[in-house]
Amino acid sequence: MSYTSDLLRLLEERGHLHQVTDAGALDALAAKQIVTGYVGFDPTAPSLHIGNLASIMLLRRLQQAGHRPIVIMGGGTAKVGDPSGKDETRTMLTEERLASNIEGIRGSFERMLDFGGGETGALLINNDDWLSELSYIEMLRDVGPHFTINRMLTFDSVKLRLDREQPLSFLEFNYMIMQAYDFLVLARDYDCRLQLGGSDQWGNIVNGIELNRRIDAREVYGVTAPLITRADGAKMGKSVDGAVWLNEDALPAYDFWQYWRNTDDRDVGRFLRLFTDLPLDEIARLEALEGAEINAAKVALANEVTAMVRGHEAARSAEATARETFAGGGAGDDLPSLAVGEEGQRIGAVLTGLGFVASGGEAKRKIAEGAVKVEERSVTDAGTMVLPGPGETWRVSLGKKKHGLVTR
RNA sequence: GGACAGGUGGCCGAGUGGUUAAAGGCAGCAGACUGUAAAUCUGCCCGCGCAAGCGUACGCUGGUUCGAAUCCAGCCCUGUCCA
Repeated sequence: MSYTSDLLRLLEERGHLHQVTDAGALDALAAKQIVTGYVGFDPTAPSLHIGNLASIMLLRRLQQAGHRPIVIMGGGTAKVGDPSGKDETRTMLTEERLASNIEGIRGSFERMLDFGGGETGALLINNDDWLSELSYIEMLRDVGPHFTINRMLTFDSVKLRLDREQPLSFLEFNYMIMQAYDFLVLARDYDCRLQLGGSDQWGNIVNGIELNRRIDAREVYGVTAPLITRADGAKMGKSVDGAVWLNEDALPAYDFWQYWRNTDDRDVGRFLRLFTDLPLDEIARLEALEGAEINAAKVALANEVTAMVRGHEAARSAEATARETFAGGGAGDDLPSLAVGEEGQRIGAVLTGLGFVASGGEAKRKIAEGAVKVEERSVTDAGTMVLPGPGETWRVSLGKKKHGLVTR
């Protein structure tokens, strides 16, 4: 439990450690030299979401501790599809889609890691570079002997599907082999000695370690992070309209900020340690706050994470908007806005236009429930027209938290 | 290729001819209470329409019927076992 390397100490005290293979040896290695470590991300969407944040933080901590992070874009593995934690087969992604997803995801890493070169400069590599080159027979002969079906069948990712009598295609079954092969290639070509990942990746990581040992007799290591769940049991990253995306075009900074601002009391300290760089004593002070005071800690959390993911300006702006909107009863610049034109629009159309409700029917229901306000006055008639005067900005609210601006 | 089981709303899961936009649960949203927290209680929860109302929907395509998620035929898909 007491490590000598900055790396494991940092990961430990911040709450990033779940399991470590041969912790003693990894600790010794990290204490005496720069270690190259990687995490793989499959580009299945045009943006990462905060469910991926814990993994990105692993790389960030690695770099903070003076080591070299590698981001593996799973351009190749995504073609196969990771069955881990999935109930069902993922839909196949086209090459073009994968390429555009990778472009979308790249920005997040560039903001959170230092790609400035040097010995600890981050690298971003696409495993499609080597996976697509593989010839089937060659691959089977090189790697195949080192995997037994008996063992592959014992992995959780496989068992889950089989137990539930859900399909697991041979394609997906091969995912773990692809990932193990990645580690082999990275160890050979980049002297990468460490793979990090979420706890669901443990099996895949161990496979890679064994493959390295068996083929190249090389010792490499694995670290997994605990699965981050919220105190209310929900998965990290699921929210109002689905995932909490890291990219601005998928989720405005204000909404991103709000997600963190609304963190459960019980999660604040843990999240501050995991997702911010604030000093531990500062975090201890913040999480000790009681009653309404703890809201200060949530603001700090929102500011830090938003700044890290979206930039300082975005964080400052989001906070200012929140302050005006909630404390002042006013309206900040970052609120979603809608221009209704000279004719004005019915309240239902305004609510859908602002993105507060998914359909006109839902808007109508919310009105009936008394949840809708225009300029702080309850709206009870779905036929109400919204038409601010020239130059005026009206504040439209759904519930206590969703506020938007309407102009002519 | 054969036998059997199955494919229902975001998910799980009832429903075997009509009162079924489809029980129940989960997730979600809103109201009350609060601190933009939690817990609790209440309401809502396919789409369009200001509304009366209309349109879609139970794997797909046809059929039977006044009427089908429910019956029939063919097809597609999944699982288990057999070859």
